[in-house]
Amino acid sequence: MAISKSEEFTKIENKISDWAKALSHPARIKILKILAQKNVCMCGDIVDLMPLAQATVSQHLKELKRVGFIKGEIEGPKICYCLDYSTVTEAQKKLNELFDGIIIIK
Amino acid sequence: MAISKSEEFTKIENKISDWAKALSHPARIKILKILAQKNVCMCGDIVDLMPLAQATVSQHLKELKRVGFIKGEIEGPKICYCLDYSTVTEAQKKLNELFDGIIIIK
DNA sequence: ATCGTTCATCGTAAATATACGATGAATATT
DNA sequence: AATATTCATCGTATATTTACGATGAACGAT
Repeated sequence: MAISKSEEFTKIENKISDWAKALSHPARIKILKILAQKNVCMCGDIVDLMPLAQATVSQHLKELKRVGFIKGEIEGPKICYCLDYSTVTEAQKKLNELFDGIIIIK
Repeated sequence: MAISKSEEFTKIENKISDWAKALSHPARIKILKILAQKNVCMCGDIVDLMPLAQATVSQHLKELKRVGFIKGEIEGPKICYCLDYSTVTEAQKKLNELFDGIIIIK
């Protein structure tokens, strides 16, 4: 947000911070858990489980899609959202590498 | 940011998203790496390694301190910043629990 | 006491995030 | 073709983030 000097940082620093940004709202954490644990994938079903309006949930889904945590498959007038495990796994791995680099050394 | 309905979500959802928010800027990722890997702790030294003005770095340090990732110990006119390993470790653990819950199930 | 160093905070400008109602686009059904 | 359903996007209001220069507070040294 706002005049960010992202060119001044490394690719991995930008990538990790971008993933973290996608996780930086409790609604998006909750959406990821819903998609993983409930047998649910449609936007409307997610809205029913969330304390937010449909438009707001849609915005959060867009942000999760932007970083690749979820994919949306069109099924007629519906869209079935599902987790993209490869991206989620990659994010976990890189975040752990960051944490390990921070914690182990010294 | 902005009219966030944080009461509507669980404590852990808010906590994880708060940690993620602290990691959601490449400058803060870089600061954490600097504190871990370089023999550096003073704000001025960090500023010298960053492509940002002193005031901006100070703001990022404040955000990292807010969530407990770093502590600041006063040494005369200087302040020695250091990582708070217990908080960083806790964040890593909870983030991994989130990821594992998302990835393993299903 | 004065001066220099170090860092936080103030003030400000511009961009982004959050939230919602309203509307629009796409498709399935009748 | 008309209708209903589903979801995205528009428009809008407000809050937060990011960035910087300027200033202030705190301390050590002279």
